Amino acid sequence: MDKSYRPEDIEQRVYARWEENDWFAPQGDGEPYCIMIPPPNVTGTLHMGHAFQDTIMDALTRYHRMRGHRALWQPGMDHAGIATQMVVERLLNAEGKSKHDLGRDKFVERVWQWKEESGGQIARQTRRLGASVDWSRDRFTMDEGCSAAVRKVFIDLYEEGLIYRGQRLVNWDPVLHTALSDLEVLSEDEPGKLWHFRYPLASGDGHLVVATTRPETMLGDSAVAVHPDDERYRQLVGQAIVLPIVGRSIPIIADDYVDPEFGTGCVKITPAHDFNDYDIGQRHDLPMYNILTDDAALNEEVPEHYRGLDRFVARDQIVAEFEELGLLDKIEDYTVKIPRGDRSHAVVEPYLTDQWYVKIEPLAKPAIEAVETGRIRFVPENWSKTYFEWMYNIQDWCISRQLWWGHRIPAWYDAEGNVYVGHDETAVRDRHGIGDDVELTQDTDVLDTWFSSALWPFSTLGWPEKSAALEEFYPGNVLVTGFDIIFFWVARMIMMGLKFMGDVPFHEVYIHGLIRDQDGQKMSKSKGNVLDPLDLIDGIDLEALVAKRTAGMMQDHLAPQIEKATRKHFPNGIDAYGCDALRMTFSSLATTGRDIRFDVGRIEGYKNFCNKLWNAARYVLMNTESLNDGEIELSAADRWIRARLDRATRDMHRHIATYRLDLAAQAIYEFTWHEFCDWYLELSKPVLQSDKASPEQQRGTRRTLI
RNA sequence: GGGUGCUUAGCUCAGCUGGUAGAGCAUCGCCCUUACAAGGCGAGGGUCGGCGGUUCGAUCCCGUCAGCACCCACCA
Repeated sequence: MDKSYRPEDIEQRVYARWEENDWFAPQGDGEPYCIMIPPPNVTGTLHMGHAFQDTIMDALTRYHRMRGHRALWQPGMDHAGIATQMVVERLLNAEGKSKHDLGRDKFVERVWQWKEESGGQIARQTRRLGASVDWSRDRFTMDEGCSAAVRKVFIDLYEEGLIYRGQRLVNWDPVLHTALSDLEVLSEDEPGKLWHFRYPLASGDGHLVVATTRPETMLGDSAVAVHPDDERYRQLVGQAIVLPIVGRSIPIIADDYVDPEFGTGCVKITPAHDFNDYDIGQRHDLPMYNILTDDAALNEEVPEHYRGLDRFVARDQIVAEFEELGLLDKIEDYTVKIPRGDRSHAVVEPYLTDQWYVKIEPLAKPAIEAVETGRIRFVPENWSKTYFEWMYNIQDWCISRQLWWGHRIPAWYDAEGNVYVGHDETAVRDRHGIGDDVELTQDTDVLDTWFSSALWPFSTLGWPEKSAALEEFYPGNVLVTGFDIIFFWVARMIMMGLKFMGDVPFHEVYIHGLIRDQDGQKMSKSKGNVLDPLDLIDGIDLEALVAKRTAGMMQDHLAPQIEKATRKHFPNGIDAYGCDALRMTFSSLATTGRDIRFDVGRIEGYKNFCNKLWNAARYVLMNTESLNDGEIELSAADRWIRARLDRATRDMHRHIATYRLDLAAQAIYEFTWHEFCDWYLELSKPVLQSDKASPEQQRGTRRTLI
């Protein structure tokens, strides 16, 4: 045996043996134990967060497997609709093509091709991380079984009236050309302006001043609102305004949505392009003027000289025109919340379109109860507050996306626009008695990627077919995930599980922190601070690391900074620490905190720990190989270490039960190094002869202390 | 505007529902000692964010202030 631990000689060989022997499949006849992997997106490769999460799940699974449970760690991947489509589109763009050059079918084919590459890479990484998932049950959210589950759920909810199609304002991403759910829109403060416009009264008797952060929307105004109790304007309610530029006459209405304290107390109302204004429009039965195209350029609805202009170009021109007209009252600097798509980062527009929705309240109620009554427990417990906060105020879920990659919505239309929902066209025709003479066309939209993830705890086990796996492994024991997807995923799994399985999908939700870089920054490609877990396992030299971090940048100008920072942080690249050192590090980082700073310095210590274990094993083997099996009388040291082992074992059980992997790791470290190695193994050594070592040499050594 | 979390040694973090603080890394000594120098022995280092309160006693409970981070929300 080598004198020092060389993980590269061991890890892959051992993993292959585990896998060949099918040791990751549920074994024996013990109690079932099940964890569903949060399926990674097939958008590329696994990052540190995945590796961290996999470490936790692997530790739990192996722990239960060792205790004799029929442990299943269900693997799989997510098609990740928008995200994956964007990756492939970007690849096409690099070839000078667009998805429209290929057409839908060819494009989807191309995404499948990408899915194979990315999925293969992820599977390799997962193996390299030592994850003991049952590969024989590997699933994909768009495989045949998951797709059948998606259709079944869609149809059932539709027939129950819990899925409906309607024209409403949605968050529209004008770059991706799709609707987004509320969760996919992130609003951030950005410096902006508040433009104050004078709107002349139709009576010719003066004007009202309205303020707006989006001047171009005035082209779609259909009213000006004031507060009903506002003395300044009370007598004007019912009168009209002549909308500048457009020339339309619009009413002055009273609505208590208006805050009389803000600005002038007059609000322009654009029902087709603002969520509040939409509600006001509904209340007052105002006309809706949709003034935008899918690209967020101005459409035919506006005066000719604005048609076709991009919204931001139009904005400047509107302001300029108001100024020319002498109707620009003032411009103030103002901080605005700008809503952006979480994937494209494009400014999202409220936009009037037909979309599919899930009526969520009936599903949310039992899901709230499940957590209130403790059938599902969050760990740490306070995350349930976050869950409740969202669930109590939940809004209908927009599930349709105008994308090509995803589950196509199982709805067909005839020439009159009647909707038929069913598994496929034949089923629809049979069900509704529609002959071949009537042409049916399928809805072109796909479903929000989270629709299929919501079914993950049972679609992976064979639902809607009956299966032994379903019997045995639903509900799962624990869901291990990050707090960032409590709404996206956890809540929706709970709702769908209760609805379709009649039971919660898991009993515990262990929420871990998010891995950040050494400065607490989120790891991201554009920040250039990402670490590939495999580079920590196998090592990487500086030049390769720099190349990796600066390759394929969306914003090339960031490359020099990234290179500089990388050279500073990793002057010698990254050493090969091996998988177990990495996993031990992750375990020790699994505290209750929400941000986890990954400092490479930390892994060094755990690599040493692995080496310590290795050498302790060597020492034990060297000294016990010649021993026979005769009766052994336990020495005081033997009895002592056994007592310590018992205690360490008890601590382990406790820490695993409470999901404190950090404490568990510490207990193992402490016992192994400072009790077993430092004392027990040292006690087993013969005392040094005093004539062999000088007093100086002896001082400070363990042997002479004994 | 609501809500959550954090503030403990130079750094990263523990501290088990209260008894004057721990680990790893880093620093400093001394040791090439046949399991391990990826090691051993030892040392230094903290008024536990500030101020009040409860208590015989508070890092741990309560209040308050300050700073940091995050989540949700329709103020034009």
